Amino acid sequence: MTTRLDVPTVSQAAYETLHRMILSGQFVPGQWIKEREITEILGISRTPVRDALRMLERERLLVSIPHRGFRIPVPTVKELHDYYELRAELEGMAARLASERATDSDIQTLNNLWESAQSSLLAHDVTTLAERNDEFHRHLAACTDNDELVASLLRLRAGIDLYRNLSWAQKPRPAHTLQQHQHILFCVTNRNALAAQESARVHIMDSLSIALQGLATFQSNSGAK
Amino acid sequence: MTTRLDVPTVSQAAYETLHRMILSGQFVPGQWIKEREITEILGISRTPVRDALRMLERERLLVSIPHRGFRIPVPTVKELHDYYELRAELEGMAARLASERATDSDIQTLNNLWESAQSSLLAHDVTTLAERNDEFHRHLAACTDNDELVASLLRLRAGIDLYRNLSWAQKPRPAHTLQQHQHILFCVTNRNALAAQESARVHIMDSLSIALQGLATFQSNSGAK
DNA sequence: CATAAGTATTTTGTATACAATGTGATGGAG
DNA sequence: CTCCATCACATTGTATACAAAATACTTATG
Repeated sequence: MTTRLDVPTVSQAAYETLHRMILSGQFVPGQWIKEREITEILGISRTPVRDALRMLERERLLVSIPHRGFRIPVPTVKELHDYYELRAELEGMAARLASERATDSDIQTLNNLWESAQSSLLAHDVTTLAERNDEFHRHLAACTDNDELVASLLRLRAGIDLYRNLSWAQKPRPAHTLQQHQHILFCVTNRNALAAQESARVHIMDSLSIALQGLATFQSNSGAK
Repeated sequence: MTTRLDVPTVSQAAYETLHRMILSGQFVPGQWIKEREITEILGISRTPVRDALRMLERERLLVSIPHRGFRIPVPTVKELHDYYELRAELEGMAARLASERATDSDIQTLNNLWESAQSSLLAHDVTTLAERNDEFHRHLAACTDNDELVASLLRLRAGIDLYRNLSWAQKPRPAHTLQQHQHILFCVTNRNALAAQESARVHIMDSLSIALQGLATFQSNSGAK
């Protein structure tokens, strides 16, 4: 299952490796990503590394500053707020459209994902739990059949995952999350589009407060430097 | 007023030049952008050109295919539909939040922009008219004070402008556009958030039909090849 | 004449060398 | 001791050369 998928170019491979490294929290917010270091780690030259970094910049996993290079972004409180406010709107849109467009099979899949998450919670398997919850959101978006929306949400979620796995991140309350997912699913099943939209919005805004707490902790910690 | 602003790097300059060239319709949808050509046009080497192309890919003004290069995207009907559906949601969000957050000064600015657009229409100055209408949308988004939303809308609008100036694009009905802008502004002024959201949504969805007509014309024209 | 294989050419991908810029240390003046 | 100028070093920016892949063309073959 750990099959290494062959990618057509070195740049692409570097992109995927760095993508995993960033999202798994291997770097600290604010850290400068030096091209030389990456070339040594991956054993390739600077050209494909720069290519990969620009691709990562595209997803906001890095920010570039001319003549300074690339770094892991450090969100301000306002940026985090804006980020979540937008994501709340889009997840709400997804829930609304899913209520109108999801097939019975889609709803069955969402049910299965929710129950699998529930089992993982009871088994204290937080890794699988998080994975199932992510899948739940992804599949809800997929039900809308709007690829632009799916892509936008993927990007926003990646930007948030960036920080979720980091040292300062507060862990979400899993039972609370599951309960909210259940409520969204309930609305979608009953084709209650507006209620689904509102549930999804509330759900995201709840996680904002958790993120803000975590950021405050991080800032007071690193401010000690 | 045509002052050339100095940019810190050649890549950045190339990016801005190409950005203008693409948005002003200098390339045909589906056209391959060859690195060599760009180096000769701009008198620079391939490295900063590749850099600039990747930056443009970030805004979906280009798409890259490994070992083939970059090309101007050709939208399908479904892609165009998804694009506009998402933009309608975000412009609606912007109008809603603007109703709640716009200052009196903001509303005054929107009024001025609308009246300037109106004058341009009467003077048959379509260039200024389009510019003012764009500014109207930009400033409406700015009123929300959500930078993520502003950036997302900028990106979506650029993707649409890409096609608007092209040969196949139908011209919008200016009087109709102005009337809809006036209605949005009316709702914002009265702090009627939900009505503003709905007006903005309808406004965008109206322009979808125009775009679809244009795309159909383009496809039947180029299909003759 | 159509088709397919093989070769030539074009184009992108990668590596490396050099230039330009930014950072940090060093040392002197106030 | 603090501040500022200067210089050395580190890092990114750019150009160019070569490698690999894709395309176009030619030619042989049915």
